[in-house]
Amino acid sequence: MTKLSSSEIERLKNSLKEKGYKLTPQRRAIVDIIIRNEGKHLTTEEIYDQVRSECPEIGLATVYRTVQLLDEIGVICKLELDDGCSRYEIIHKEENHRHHHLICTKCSKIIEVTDDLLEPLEKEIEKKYDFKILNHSLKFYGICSECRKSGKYK
Amino acid sequence: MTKLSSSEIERLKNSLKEKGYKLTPQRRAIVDIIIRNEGKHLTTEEIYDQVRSECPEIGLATVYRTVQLLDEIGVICKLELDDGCSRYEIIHKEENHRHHHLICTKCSKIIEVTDDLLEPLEKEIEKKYDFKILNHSLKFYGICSECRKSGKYK
DNA sequence: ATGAGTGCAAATGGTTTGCAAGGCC
DNA sequence: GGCCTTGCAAACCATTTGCACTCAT
Repeated sequence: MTKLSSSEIERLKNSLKEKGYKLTPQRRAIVDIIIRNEGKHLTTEEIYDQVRSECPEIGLATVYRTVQLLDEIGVICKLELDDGCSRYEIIHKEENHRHHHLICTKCSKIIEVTDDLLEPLEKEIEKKYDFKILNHSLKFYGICSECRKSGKYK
Repeated sequence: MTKLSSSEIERLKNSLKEKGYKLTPQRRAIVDIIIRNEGKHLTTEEIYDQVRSECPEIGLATVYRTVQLLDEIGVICKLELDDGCSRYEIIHKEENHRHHHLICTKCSKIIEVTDDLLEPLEKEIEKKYDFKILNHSLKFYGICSECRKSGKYK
């Protein structure tokens, strides 16, 4: 089980301190779990379940509050799949744009698209609509290769 | 107050009948309200409020059920702004792709982007990730021209 | 000792569901 | 008669909030 490296902890502590927040054991454990489950896009409830193994007294409300806070300060970001609950993923410091997601409507697998590809489109829209774009959310719904191979779907 | 034209009613009736559903007065009134409020992106609750003026006995549950049904058969489509409730807009029969939305984070205005612009990107992703894209959702968050002109935001 | 952070339980609010009654083929 | 549809009220469930308590600085 990989834990937070000391450089990661430093970075986290600084991000929090910048806005006047503290790095509590609970907050640390939550970030730890999110990092350890990178790519899994955990829901708040799932984070709660996992965090309890190393922080048994933690309350669900704390997880909700923390996850909101971490989103605010830009350590993690919310991913809405519109299935009734919010999911979260870490933001890597090298990332300067939100990546996109391919969502398989058959098996619910989520594939990340790291290529940006949206830059020229954004420029065009900013000009045409006189709108300053600060962020974006791009999701593609469809059928992944495994589900297509399985033969049931084309 | 524009009402549904007879050709629109025919199209709607057929879409419903195809799947074995009936065109009830409630369903008709709901579609009517959605069309009359095109561009407003009404929430279910807002649709309910408006529909009651011409259908006072209608229940909120009926609106929820209808809106779900109309989404299923492709007459309207859901727009999630992740603000805790679902909004709906009609799909025009000429549209073969979902259009995009610019969302002003200051005044919550929603601007529609009819240009597709995503076609080449989809082709590229389909090939690279071996993923059959069926639909997409693209939202840009930022600040609209009026809010920028007002001087408060840059 | 002051204010931030927490755990718990209760409240909130959008959406869904169970059910009895109504309406149409 | 059977089935779809509806209205109502209750249930659901993710998230938020109030509050008393704890804990660092």
